[in-house]
Amino acid sequence: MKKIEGKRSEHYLNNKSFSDLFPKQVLSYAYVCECEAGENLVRQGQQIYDLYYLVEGRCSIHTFLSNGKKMTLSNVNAPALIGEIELLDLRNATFSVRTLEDSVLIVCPLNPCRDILLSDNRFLRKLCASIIRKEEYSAFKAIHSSGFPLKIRIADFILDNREGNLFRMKKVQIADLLGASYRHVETIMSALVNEGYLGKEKLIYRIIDEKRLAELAEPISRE
Amino acid sequence: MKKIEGKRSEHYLNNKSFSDLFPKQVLSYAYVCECEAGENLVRQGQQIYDLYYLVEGRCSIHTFLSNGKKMTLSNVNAPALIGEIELLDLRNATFSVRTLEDSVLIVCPLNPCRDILLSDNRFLRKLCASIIRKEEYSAFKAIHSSGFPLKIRIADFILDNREGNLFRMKKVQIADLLGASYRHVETIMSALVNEGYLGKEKLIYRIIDEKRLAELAEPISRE
DNA sequence: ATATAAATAGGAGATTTTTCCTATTTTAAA
DNA sequence: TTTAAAATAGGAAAAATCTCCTATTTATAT
Repeated sequence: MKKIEGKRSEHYLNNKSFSDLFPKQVLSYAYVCECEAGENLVRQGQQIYDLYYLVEGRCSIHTFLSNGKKMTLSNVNAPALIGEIELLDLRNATFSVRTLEDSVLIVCPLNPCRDILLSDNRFLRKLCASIIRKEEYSAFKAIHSSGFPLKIRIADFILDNREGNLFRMKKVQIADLLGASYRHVETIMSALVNEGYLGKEKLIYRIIDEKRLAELAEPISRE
Repeated sequence: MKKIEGKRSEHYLNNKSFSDLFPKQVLSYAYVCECEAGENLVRQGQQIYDLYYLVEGRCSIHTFLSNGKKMTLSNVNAPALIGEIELLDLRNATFSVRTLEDSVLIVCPLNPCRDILLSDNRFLRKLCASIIRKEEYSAFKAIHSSGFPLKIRIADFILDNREGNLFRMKKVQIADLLGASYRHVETIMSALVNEGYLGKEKLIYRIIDEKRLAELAEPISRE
């Protein structure tokens, strides 16, 4: 995690969605950092000193079970707020957070910022609304997808996480996020290639027949 | 839905968790209603005029898919806030809400109350915190339970929804809430009875061996 | 009390998904 | 470049879960 200064820093601090959400006051305390893929921003159980706003990149939010196994709660894309739980409810980190790609974050030290934010009604309203929207979306997705066979859920997932026509997520990650076994993901991905939905180049998949793939995912994405 | 007046009304308006959360001002506008089981409080898509606070009873929050099928998002127990989404984000109802048991609600007409609530810093903080807690809990439950076999999820579910030592939810409901087929729930419930976890009297189950049932649910219940 | 609908009960077979292996390929590090 | 670790690939069998049926029991409304 490396602090960014100067013009680049200002550029990020002027980020629209950030200044939309946060009151101007915090700008005097906030600064910008960049992280490489794979850095641990927050460790479950440890004390938190900062609130993060992800302006570029992607993070994984996860928790560790008593047996030591990691469970991914979600992958969040920029822009997104990280650490809002601990902002309101002073306590140690509930989840762990790690960057999945090279990312840029705006860091707001809780020490002066917490009081500023918690007494700003406009901020609180927006925060509530954004949390609710997020919750609603994930509840919706969870409800609509639970129960469907993995093939359909993967079709939807690919369309959700594609980069242009490419899909390059590790199958381990997919299995983790969709709560299925690696073996099963493997089977389904092979099937999708065999059946002409996807092409494969080394470890990267290419969406060949987007129309049919969307049809396959239709029961989930509908409405 | 029938308005309650007089002493009974006052008794409910003095409800601790309600007055904890809401500013005193809204008391001049709020009133109390009672509903029978099965009444529809909110219909998906319709405009909302009130914020509800459930002080007694139980409601089901659900949504209807394009094929007309109902999907239950959750069953909420008193005390709980209903309609907070629409409080913050002026729009029509996102979900439908129906009472599952005879219930008592405090009704806050949005018309004067919305402005009062949205400008009350203390209320907003508590609202945020409660929404976050709710979200966190459901995310936690969803993650921790997804992937576990139904037997384990049902064990956890029974312990979560028991009434004393009794468990009297319809299997149709269980199947709906856990996203499983009725047939499968049937099989598992029979197994739980055969294996001595539960006893059965007509349509009501009795928890016989709570200790073993808790052991069965252990992988899900929080660390 | 009687009729009717809702809820329970469970057989049988098909699908989906998991677990356990072992082998190969790719990436990252020394 | 060599080596080790991570990721992919897939066989085989067991377990979990679903769909489709058909009866029976229980609750609800005449």
